[in-house]
Amino acid sequence: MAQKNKLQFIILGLLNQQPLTGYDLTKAFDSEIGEFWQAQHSQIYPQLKRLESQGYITHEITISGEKLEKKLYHITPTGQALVRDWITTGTPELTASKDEFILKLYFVQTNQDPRLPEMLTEQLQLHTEKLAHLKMRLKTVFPTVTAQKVHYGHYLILQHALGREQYYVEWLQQTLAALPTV
Amino acid sequence: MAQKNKLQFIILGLLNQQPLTGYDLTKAFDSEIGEFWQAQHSQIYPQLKRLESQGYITHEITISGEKLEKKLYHITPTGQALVRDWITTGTPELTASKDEFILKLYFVQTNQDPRLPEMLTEQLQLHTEKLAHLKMRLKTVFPTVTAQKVHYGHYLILQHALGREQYYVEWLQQTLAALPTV
DNA sequence: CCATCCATGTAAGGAGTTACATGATTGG
DNA sequence: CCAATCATGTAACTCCTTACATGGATGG
Repeated sequence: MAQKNKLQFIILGLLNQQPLTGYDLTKAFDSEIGEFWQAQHSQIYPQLKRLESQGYITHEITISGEKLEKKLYHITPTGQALVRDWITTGTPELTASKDEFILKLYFVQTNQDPRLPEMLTEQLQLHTEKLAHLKMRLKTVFPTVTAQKVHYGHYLILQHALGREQYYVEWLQQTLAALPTV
Repeated sequence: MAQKNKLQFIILGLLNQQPLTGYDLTKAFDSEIGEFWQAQHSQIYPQLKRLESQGYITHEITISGEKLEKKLYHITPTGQALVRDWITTGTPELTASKDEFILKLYFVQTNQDPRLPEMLTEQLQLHTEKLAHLKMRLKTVFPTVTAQKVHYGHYLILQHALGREQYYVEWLQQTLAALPTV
């Protein structure tokens, strides 16, 4: 029941690129991957155990410094097959998204509402900042066309996130501009 | 714990426009509102009870036909105050979104991958259909500029959803076009 | 008459968040 | 030395989905 466990595939996908620790995975979910999927470490560690018990991954213990143990997870051939299947299988359900702010706008009944300018301006600032941030990241991570080809998938999603944000900013600007002048 | 109950505000927002039954609310979540928030009836009915016990809404029983009882929910002044607060309070947390398909692309390591064309084409079709659907709805629901002003919030979100979809379609097209020719 | 929709609920379970808990390492 | 980060886990709780369950109304 409930929705299908997609987190497992994403973890496997990440481990398919290189061995990682739970901590590394957690970081991935709030940097690269974070634009399109989120997960906390409290969700990741148990999932790793489950994947290991199912034979999709194994771990190797490495020592950092004097005695800090790290579990470096590796994907197994079975795990690799699972990732391939997941990617190859179609994705017919357009993942539904939520946006609290847009809904608030929905409940504003008229374009005369005095709260609109500040509401839109706040979001414009937030999204403009995020856009700037994404632009910078794209520039630093993929300075050359060659780099884009080497980490193709990473380039694609960063660039998609940027375009999405760009749209949001432009929409906010247009909506603000279209408000009746007081 | 876990995230703040936003569903309650959305329900109150809807009831603030007009009295509705649980069934009506459920429908709203898979039509108008559905682009930006989703909820099933199994989540809505219990929430209505909670809101009523807290004094934010009341219900009135109406009879359809011979004996079918409907509960028509009305918002109370306290409920209205709560909606106002929710809307007026800033929305600094950009609701994180998920997109399974984009993640699959992330795991495709190179733009030479033979699976890419079909993957992108499938999504292009899905999103093109959705875009067409949204365009039609915008045209039928808001044929005139006057209609846009009367249901301003509704117009805003429909038009935002459309633009968002437009971007997605264009991005897919560009990404497809940029693939190396075989 | 019968399929589709209207209408309302509950149960079970997985997904996801926040908080609790602990300890080592590194760099300034 | 001390703050920030690395590193791993569990507990509690809410959110959300799927399934179970029931019955009336409507239109062709």
